[in-house]
Amino acid sequence: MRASDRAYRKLLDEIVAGELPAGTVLGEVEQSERLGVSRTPLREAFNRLAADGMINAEPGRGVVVSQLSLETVTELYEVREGLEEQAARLAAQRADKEVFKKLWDEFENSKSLILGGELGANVFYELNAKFDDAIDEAIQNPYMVTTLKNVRNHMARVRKLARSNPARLLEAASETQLIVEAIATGDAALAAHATHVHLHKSHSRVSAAVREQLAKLNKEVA
Amino acid sequence: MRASDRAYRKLLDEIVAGELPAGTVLGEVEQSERLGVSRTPLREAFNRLAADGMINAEPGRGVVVSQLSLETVTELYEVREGLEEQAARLAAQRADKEVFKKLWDEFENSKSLILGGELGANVFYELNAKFDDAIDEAIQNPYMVTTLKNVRNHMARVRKLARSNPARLLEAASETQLIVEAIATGDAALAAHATHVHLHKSHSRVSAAVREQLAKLNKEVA
DNA sequence: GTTATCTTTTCTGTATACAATCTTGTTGTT
DNA sequence: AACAACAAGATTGTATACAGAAAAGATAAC
Repeated sequence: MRASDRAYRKLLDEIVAGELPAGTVLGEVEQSERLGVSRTPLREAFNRLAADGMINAEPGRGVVVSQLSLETVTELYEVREGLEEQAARLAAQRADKEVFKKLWDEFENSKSLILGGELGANVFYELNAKFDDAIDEAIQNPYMVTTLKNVRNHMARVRKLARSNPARLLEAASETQLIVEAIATGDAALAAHATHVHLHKSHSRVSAAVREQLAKLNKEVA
Repeated sequence: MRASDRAYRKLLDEIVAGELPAGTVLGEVEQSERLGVSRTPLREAFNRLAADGMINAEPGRGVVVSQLSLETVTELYEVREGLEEQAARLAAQRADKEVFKKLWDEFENSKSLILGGELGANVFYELNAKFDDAIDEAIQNPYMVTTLKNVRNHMARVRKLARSNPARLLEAASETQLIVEAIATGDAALAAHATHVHLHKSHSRVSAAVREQLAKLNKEVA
C-alpha cells in the first residue's frame, strides 16, 4: 500500500473516531514525522481530506480539522435527504429483491441483540453497513455511490461524537427495516418516503445527542 | 496563484471543453512539461481531478480522462434529481424572494434574445449561471453547494459534447423560469416538482443530442 | 505604555533526484 | 510458430533540498 494511502486512511480514521477533534491544527512536518511518511505523500493525503471536507486549509495557519456543529449536522441531513431518498427509489426499481428479503430477516433477527447492551451497538452498525453496501450494489450508479460514501464518512464522524442508547438504535433499525421492506417489494414511493421519515427522526435523535454532548463540553470548560 | 491551482484549472477547463477528450491518457512528465510546472504540483492537480471524477488513475498506465456515455449521463441526472430537487425546496423556503423576482424578469426579457442565433446561447448560459449562483446563495448549505458544483462541472462537460439548438434552449429556459417563479413565491413543493420536470425533459434533450454526437463519431471512425 | 517596524523563524510551495514497480520488446527454447 | 523468461526502458511513488512568503517576537521610537 502506498504511503499516501496509509496517511490518508489513518488521518481519516482518526478524524472520524474523534481522536483528532474539530479545530485541531495539523502541521505538515509534525504529521509526516508522526505517521512516518515524508511531506510529499502527506500533502497528498491532506488534499484528499480537504476534497472530502474533513479538513480546511487555512491560509498560513496550516490545515484544521473541520468543525462539527448543530448547523453542519443539519446541512449534512439536508444533503442526505435529497441523495438517499433518490437512492432508495432507484434501489426499489433495480435491486435484486432476494438480497433485500434476506436483509429484512437479518434486521428481524437482530432486534433482540440490539437491545442487549454494549455488543448490541456493534450488531446495529454492522447491519447498517450491510444495508449501505446493498444499496450501493442495487442502484448501479457509481457516481452516486462515491457521493454517498463521502456523506457516510461525515455521518460516521457525527455518530462517534454522540452515541445513541439501545432504545434509539432499535427505533432506527425498525425505520431502516421498513425501507428494506419497500425495496424488497419494489415499492419506490414507499422506499423514498420511509427514507424521508427515517432521516427526519434520525436527525432529531442525533441533534438531541449532539446538543447534550456540546453542553457537556461547555460545562467542562466552565 | 499557485502552480498546482493553475494546472488544475487548465486541465479542468480543457476536459470540460472537450479539448482533452474522454479516454485521453495523461502522462505526468508529458503534462508537467506542457503546462510548465514540475511533477509535484501536477500530481496535486491530478489528485483533485480524480476526486472530482474527471480522470481515473489506471494502475500502471497513468491517468485517463473519464468516459462519457449515455449511461454516465443518466447516472449524472439521477444524482441531479435527488440533489437539485432538494436544493429547489430549500431555496423556496429560505431565499430572498426579491432576488428571484428579479431573476424571473431577466428570464422573461431574454426569451427573444435566446432565439436569436449564436449570441442567444451565451445569454442562456449566463442566465443559467446566475440561477445557479442564486440557488447556492439561497440554500445556505455550504456542503450541498460543493456537491452541486461538482455535478455542474460534469454537466458542463456533457453540454459541450452536444450543444442544443435555440428552440430547445428556449424550452429549457421556460422550465427554469417556472422553478424561479416557485421559489419567488415560496412554493417549495412546486419548486421541487418543476425541477423534476425540468430535469426529466433536459435528460431527454441531452440524451438525444449525445446519441447524435456519438453516432457521428462512429461514422467518422467507419 | 503603546505602536510600528524590522528581524528571525517557521511553514508552505516547488523542483529534482532516487528507488521501486510495471510494461514492453526481444531472445531463446520447446 | 508459440510461449515463456529475461532485460531494457519508462513511469510512478517517495524523499529531500531549496526558495519564498507569512507569522511571531523583539526592539526602538513616540
